[in-house]
Amino acid sequence: MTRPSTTADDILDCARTLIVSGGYNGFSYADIAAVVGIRKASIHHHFPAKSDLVRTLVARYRAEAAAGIGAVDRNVPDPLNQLRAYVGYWEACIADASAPFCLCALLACEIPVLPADVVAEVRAHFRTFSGWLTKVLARGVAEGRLRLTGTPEAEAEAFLATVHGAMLSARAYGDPSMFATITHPLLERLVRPH
Amino acid sequence: MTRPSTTADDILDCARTLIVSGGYNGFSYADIAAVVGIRKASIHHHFPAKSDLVRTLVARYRAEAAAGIGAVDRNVPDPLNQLRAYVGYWEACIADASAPFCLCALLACEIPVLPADVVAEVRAHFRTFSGWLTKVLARGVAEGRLRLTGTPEAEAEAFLATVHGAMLSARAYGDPSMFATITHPLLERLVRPH
DNA sequence: GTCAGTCTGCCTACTAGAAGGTAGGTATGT
DNA sequence: ACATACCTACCTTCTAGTAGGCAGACTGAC
Repeated sequence: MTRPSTTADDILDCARTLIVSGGYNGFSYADIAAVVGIRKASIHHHFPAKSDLVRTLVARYRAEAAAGIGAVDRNVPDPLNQLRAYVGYWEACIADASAPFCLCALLACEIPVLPADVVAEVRAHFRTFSGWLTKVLARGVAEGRLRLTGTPEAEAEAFLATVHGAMLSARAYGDPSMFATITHPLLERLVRPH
Repeated sequence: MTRPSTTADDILDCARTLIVSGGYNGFSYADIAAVVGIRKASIHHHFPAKSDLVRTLVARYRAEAAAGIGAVDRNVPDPLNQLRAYVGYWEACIADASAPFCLCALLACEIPVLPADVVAEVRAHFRTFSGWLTKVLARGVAEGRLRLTGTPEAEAEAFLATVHGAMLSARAYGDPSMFATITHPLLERLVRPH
C-alpha cells in the first residue's frame, strides 16, 4: 500500500467530474488546474497526455466498480436485491448530483472520437456489467425469485441499456426523479409473483 | 417555396454527422469547411455563432422528426406497428451507419456544457417523443392491442430510455445488432396475447 | 434597356484566446 | 546523488469569431 501524494487522485477526481458533465472534449488541463490549485504543466507530470489521464481514470473507475460488484455479491444474498442495490446506488448519485452520470456511459457516447486505448477500457466496462447482470439474472431465475421473458444475456443487455437511458432522460428533463420513474418498474417487472 | 442555395443545408448535414459522431465539442468550423468545400469564415456568414448553427440544426431535426411521426400516424394504423416503425427506423440507420445515434440523445449527454437555447430544443425533442409514445401506448391499450404494466406515461419514458440505451450499447460494443437485441424483446413484451 | 444601389455568398487576412504539450529550472525529501 | 513534485516560460496548433473586399444576381428609377 504505497501512499503517494494525493495530487494525482485529486486530478483524477476532478477530471471525472468534468467528464461526467461534458465529455472528453468538454474539459481541458486548464480547467483541472484551476480546480485542483496546480499549474497546467504540473498535470503533465502526472499524466503526460490527456489520453493517459482518461485511460487511467477509466481503469480506476472500473476497479471501483468491480469492488462495488464484489461488495454487493458478498453482502446482498438475494439477486433481486442485488439489482435494487445497483439501481439504488445510481439513484442516490443522481439525486444528490454527486455523479449524475456513469463515466463510461458518457464516454461511450463519444467513442468515434476517443483514443483507442480509452475505447478499450470503456468497452470492457460494458462487458463487465452485462456479464455481472447476466449472472445475477440467471441466479434469480434458478432460485425462483426472478421471472425473465428472454435469455439472461438479452435481459441483462436490456437492463443495462434502460439504466443508461434513464440517466440520459433524467439529464434531458433536468429531473433526477425521472431515473426512478423508469428504473423502478423495470425492477418490479422482474419480480416473480409468489 | 424559396429555393435558396443548398450551402446552408450542406453545412447542417455535415454538422449533424459530426455531432452524432463526437458531440458539440467534438467538431469545429474547420472540420465542416473541409467537408463542405467552403472557407471557415463563410460558415459564419450562414451561422454567426456555433450555438446558432447547432440550435438551427436541432430545430430542423425536430421538424423532420415531427414529419416522421406525422407520416407514421397517417400510414400505420396499428399502434404496435407504429412502435415497430419507430424502432425499425433507428435499426436501419444504425445498421447502415448513416446516422448511428439520435442527434438529441447525444446532445442530451452534454447538456451541462451546452448553450441554453440548444438545451431548450433538445429538451423539447424529448417531450415531443415521450408525448407521442404515451399517446400511441394509450391507444394500443384502448384498442386491446397492447398490454402495459404501468401508466402509458411511465411506459413511454421507459420505452424511450431503452431505445436510447440500446443506441449507446450498440456503439459501446461496436455492434449494430445489439440495438435489435435490446429493442425487439422490448416490443414483444408489449404485445397483448390473444 | 440600362444604370445605380443593394443584397447575397463567398473570399483573404486577421485577431485573441485556448488547446495540448515541452524545456528547463527549483525546492524538498530519501 | 537522486527522484519527486511542482514551478515559470514557452511553443505550436487550433478555436470561434471579425473586418473588409469582391463578384454576381436582383431591384427599382429613369
